[in-house]
Amino acid sequence: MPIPIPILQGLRLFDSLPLERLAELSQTMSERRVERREVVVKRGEADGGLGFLIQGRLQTIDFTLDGREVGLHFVDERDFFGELSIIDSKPAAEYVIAVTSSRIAFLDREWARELMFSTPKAAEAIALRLAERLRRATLQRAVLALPSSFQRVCAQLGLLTEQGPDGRVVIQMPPTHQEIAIMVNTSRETVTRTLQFLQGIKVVVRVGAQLVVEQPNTLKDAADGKVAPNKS
Amino acid sequence: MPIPIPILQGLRLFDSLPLERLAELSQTMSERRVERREVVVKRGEADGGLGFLIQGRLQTIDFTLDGREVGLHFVDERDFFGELSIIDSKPAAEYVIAVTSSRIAFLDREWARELMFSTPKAAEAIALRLAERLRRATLQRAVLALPSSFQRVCAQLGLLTEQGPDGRVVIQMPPTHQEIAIMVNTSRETVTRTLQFLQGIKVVVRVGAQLVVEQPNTLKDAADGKVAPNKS
DNA sequence: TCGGACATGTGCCGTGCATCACATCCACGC
DNA sequence: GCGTGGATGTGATGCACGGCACATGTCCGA
Repeated sequence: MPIPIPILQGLRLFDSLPLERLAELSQTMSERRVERREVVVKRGEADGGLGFLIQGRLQTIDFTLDGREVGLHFVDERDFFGELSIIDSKPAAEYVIAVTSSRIAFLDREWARELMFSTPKAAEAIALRLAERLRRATLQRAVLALPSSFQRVCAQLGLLTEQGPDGRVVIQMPPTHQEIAIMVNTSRETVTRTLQFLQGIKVVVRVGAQLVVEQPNTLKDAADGKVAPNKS
Repeated sequence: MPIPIPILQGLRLFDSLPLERLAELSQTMSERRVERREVVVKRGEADGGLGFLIQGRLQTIDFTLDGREVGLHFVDERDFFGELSIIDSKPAAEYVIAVTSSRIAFLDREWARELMFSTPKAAEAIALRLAERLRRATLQRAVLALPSSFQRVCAQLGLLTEQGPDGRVVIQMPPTHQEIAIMVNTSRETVTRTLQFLQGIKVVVRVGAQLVVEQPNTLKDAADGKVAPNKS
């Protein structure tokens, strides 16, 4: 069954498309519901088509060479995912799983190609998306290049922060220590100890489900190696 | 002075453009010659425009958070560079320097935007380029996530290999040990020792300026941790 | 041909941190 | 309530590897 046009209009990539195009596309797509933890895209899968998240929340998961998984980033509502395979026709590089039960839709790869490249506006949106991912990847690499585990954890915490509306710097949904450990290539215990230290000097504070960074500058200094735990 | 049209036609991004467009563009560009080691694009520089390498060889250099430099990749003849800033209007993320003295040209950012997005073909080429860079970055991240220095060096060597025409797997212009060390976040000495070990079991062999990988599979195994130096 | 700069090889020492082991602590379902 | 599984905290231990010091090797320009 086709997807209602109003829903399509809400999706980021479609918002400036003429109605008749939308009607056309609408016919080729159908909604799918996935449960929490369900796999949406398998790594290595080809011909997946372009995915759209109508409602819910997804997460992309990557794997290291030796099989441990790394949470990459989230797909937000109304956004799209799976562009890479569409563009270069290679198999998906990562898993996509549902964090909460979600409603998604797929657009056939041929249609998607046309959609992405036939209008300058769409092409630009796609390029922008890729550029952002690339910049983020570069940042992540810079973090991994830091010499000590302690610094890497601090730097990663810096990357995870968001500016709250009230000017506070917070980490909304803190990953588990284990997850942080994998991101920065260290052990879970080291992450625990680092956080312990940071909380000890009140650089970060736990407030319910979120982590508040009280002293962003000190955190930066720690990432630079200017602040380090003293073995006292 | 404008750039001769035949030269423009040789550049990857222009090869399927109608003559009159080329003539137009030709007027807005001019050639610049740079010496070996000269800086072509500074990091943090905005409004750089889109660069084209007419002849020679360039290299992009990135910096870690603590200021050490990492060689990223090379720009080959007739290729373009500096797309990222054009797309997202943010300052350049990396330095570009000349490996050998080279002839380059810049296209104004407004013209470049139009060139990149007005035709589907160009847009696709750009997207493809970004996709490739992204996939490479992901691979690099996977390498950095490996637990032991030894494994990371082996994995990086794997990434650097190319298939020679005669079926041999080689590394054309091997980076210095120091450079490899920075790429995989370890010390120069460890790289030396690892290579020493690999040469000892004839997995890799130095032949003049290039490094031949005699046993690619063993190299993979070493990256996976299945083969490790014995303290004998 | 020589010399200086830079790349490579190798021993040793100290330590950061991975690893193991175990003790909480917390959020669940029932 | 109580049990269970996962996330956290913390000590003890061993070893990989970063860092230093110094010996060679190699390339290039004067």
